[in-house]
Amino acid sequence: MRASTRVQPKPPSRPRKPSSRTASPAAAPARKAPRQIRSRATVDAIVDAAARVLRQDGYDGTTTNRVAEVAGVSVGSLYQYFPNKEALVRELLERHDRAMWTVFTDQSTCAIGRPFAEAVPAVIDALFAAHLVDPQLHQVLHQQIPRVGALALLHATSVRSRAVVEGLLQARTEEHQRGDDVPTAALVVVESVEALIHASIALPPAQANAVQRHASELVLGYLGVARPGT
Amino acid sequence: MRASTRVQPKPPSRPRKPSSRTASPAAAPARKAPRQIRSRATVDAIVDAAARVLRQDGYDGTTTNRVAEVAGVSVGSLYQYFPNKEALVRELLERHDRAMWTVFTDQSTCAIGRPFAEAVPAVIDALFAAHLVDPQLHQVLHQQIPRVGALALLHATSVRSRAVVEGLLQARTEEHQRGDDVPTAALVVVESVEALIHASIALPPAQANAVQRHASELVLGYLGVARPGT
Amino acid sequence: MRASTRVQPKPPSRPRKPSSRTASPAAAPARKAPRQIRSRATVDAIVDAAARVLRQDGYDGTTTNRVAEVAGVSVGSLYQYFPNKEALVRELLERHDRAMWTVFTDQSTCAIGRPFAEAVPAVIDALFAAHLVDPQLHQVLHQQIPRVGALALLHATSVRSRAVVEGLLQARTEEHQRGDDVPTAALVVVESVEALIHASIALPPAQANAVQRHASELVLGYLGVARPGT
Amino acid sequence: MRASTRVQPKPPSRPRKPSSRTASPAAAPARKAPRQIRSRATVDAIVDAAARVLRQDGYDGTTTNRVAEVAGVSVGSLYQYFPNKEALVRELLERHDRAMWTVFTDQSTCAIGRPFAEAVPAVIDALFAAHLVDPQLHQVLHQQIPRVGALALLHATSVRSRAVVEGLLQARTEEHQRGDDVPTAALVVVESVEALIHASIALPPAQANAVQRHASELVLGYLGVARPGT
DNA sequence: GATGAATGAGTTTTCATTCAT
DNA sequence: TATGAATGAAAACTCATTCAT
Repeated sequence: MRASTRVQPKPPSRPRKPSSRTASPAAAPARKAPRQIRSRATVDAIVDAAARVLRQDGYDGTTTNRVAEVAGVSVGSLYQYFPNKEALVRELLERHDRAMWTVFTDQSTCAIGRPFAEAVPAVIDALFAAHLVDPQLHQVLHQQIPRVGALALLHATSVRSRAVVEGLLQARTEEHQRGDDVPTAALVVVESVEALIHASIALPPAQANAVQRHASELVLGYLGVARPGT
Repeated sequence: MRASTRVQPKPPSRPRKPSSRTASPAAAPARKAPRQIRSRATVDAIVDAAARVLRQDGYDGTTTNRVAEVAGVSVGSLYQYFPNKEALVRELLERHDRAMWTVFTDQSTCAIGRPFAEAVPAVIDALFAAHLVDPQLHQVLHQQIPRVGALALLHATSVRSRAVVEGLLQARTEEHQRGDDVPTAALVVVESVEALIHASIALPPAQANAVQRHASELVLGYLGVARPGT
Repeated sequence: MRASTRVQPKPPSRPRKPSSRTASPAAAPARKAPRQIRSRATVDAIVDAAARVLRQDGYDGTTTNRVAEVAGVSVGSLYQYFPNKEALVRELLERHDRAMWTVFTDQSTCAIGRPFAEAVPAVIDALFAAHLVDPQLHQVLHQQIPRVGALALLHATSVRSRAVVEGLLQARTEEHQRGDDVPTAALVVVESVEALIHASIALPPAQANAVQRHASELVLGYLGVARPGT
Repeated sequence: MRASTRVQPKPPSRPRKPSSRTASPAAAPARKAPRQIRSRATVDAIVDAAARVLRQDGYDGTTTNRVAEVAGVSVGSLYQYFPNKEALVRELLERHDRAMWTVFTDQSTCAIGRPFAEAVPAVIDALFAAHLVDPQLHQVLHQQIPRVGALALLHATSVRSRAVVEGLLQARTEEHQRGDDVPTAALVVVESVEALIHASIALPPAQANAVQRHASELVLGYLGVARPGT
């Protein structure tokens, strides 16, 4: 006779404030892919502005309104392309990591075939070089971004460069002395080198260079590889 | 080589109300030196509560009201002893560093007289031990606290342990091979060891132990010291 | 060796925007119970202001900021006592229903013992009277408040008066002719009477009175009860 | 007796941008009378989409952008044909009412010549039938749409069916006992029946049918007409 | 001294509406 | 005419800090 229909619109009907984290902000819908040329430019302007603001004001000083302002667009436009602040930062992070990764692979791949005592420093230098893509931004991204929360970030470059080092060590076990525990060795190498890189960012150029040289020696000594010149 | 960039954002990072009194919150006068017993007890309660809240809820989840509540006092009391949130965190940080320093010196001083190949691992182990004082809190303090803002923190333990290492290396140049650049060597040693410590905090116990052992070997190799058992 | 501690502060660390509905807004913590006299006054001011704004501007026109302004307090104070807008409205609703229920029971209980043909009109009149507590507010509360969402309201008075009617019909089945389906009869009675009440709110007094008289006759006819004067 | 209060809030309830053209959005000129076939098709698509979205997401979940998307057109096109959101909803409302009215008249006109005791139930059943045109949409339209604002809706079917009932009662005063106040009687009849219809929408079919039967008896009893079977 | 109620600027996010293409 | 990118006022809610009691 009558439809037992019940209007049951999605309970909250519309999460006014997705709480910037209502459900799983990480899974927030990628909102919209810019199709026209104009919108692509807008997206770039926004991401660039985000980088600028992040560099200058740090993570806490970065507000979506400020980013939009610096980008020369309205907040509305920002939210047209990024469902929330986190998604914006994630996009920036991904771009940054992509750039770093490009530099790293460009410089390291050619070195892998060379003798171990040369390959290792080459890889380490490549890692140093990758961090020079945008050291200021890198610092903010890696030191200030909430390690907690939905984006307990990917640090793609770290992870992937560890994989590269692990592969290298695994493939040539007879050329070094850490074959008994390669995963730990890779961790030790990458973590210490990264620490030295981050430390050197804040150093005057001269000492930064010294640190970079020492980084190679640190690793070679650890791996039990005779240094080239010795 | 590298940019000597430093993130230097809007000073107080969050001066909601321009604090009619504290122009530079970092230099804010410790509102009051608690002399009476009750005051001292109150201050302790507040700092302890801050530690608890920080550990549990992370930096963002830590509000002055919550800290006061957990401490069992009113916000007003909190502000009686700390001119602002930052000062409270700084106090906590200092206490934490003092505790770590105590552990470190307790364990390392006795080792200094011993042969180099024993002294170095002892110092490193002392550093590891020091980080076990309160790893959870340590992590929050070092990863989540805005490195920017008036308190671009002191990391006293890092700084002082570097001095200790530097002193050690300087005093016994003939027992190792880094005498040509002791300051850099100290930096390299302390930075990489700390990185390994921080990494090991998130590791399962077994691998954490492996990492600790490797840390000593890393450093001994770098310093060109024959390992004890060899 | 090392604590496998992991700083895992509640994922979202702090639902910045409980989304006004993040989890179950209905279950939102009742924030704080006012202890001092001052705060009780504040709460009353807020609820009163909410009633005023609701009456004047309707549900959509009611913003928390406006309510606070009208109450002569800051938004912060409002949120000190009510976790979100919904909770405020719910409180108002409860107060309103309590007031209506008081009027209804005051007027209806004494009538229950009387002969059916008198008791029924008395109950109906009591229902009319209850709606006069604050007709304007009642209208907003019952017509404009989202029937969907966490608060698909309680309409306590409706529900409870239906129970009263059902009890009355059940207790005296031989005095009317709807004993075969008392629940439906109660529903029919209460729903139609309420509809007439709501309609009469918008009517000029004269016709409103006529409607009220007819309401009793409607119900008596339906129940098959001879009217008093006949 | 009762306050002739009427909620009369800030007119357009949400005039985001003071719409440089539409002073009174209610009176906004139907931006364009679609004469061409394509236009008509577009308008239909938009209105149909509005109905779908309204049914699914409720009033709050309905945004003009979403409607356009579902309709497969751009927002721009939507605003080509409707000066604002309200106009769109009004159009939908009118269509819905027209459909209901068609059903109502189809079913009720043939019954008007029959004896009173049959005509009345026929009219009531026609009213029930009319509400089955789109109960979900009907519910949203009548419960969620801001009753305030420029469109404090027309409820055309209600109004017109009251006229029909009033005409019926007026024309055959000697067949019932409410001849002394026909307008009130018509109001009473239509308001209570509509209330029962709305209540029955949310009921399980079995009880909904019971309510429908009782509706006729309620009205017949009120009008003092002997029921057919009696 | 202690208390805790009050403050309000600032943050994220939404969505009706416009207008350049 | 259609498109869809852009706009920006406004809403809900937070939290460091103050100050009357």
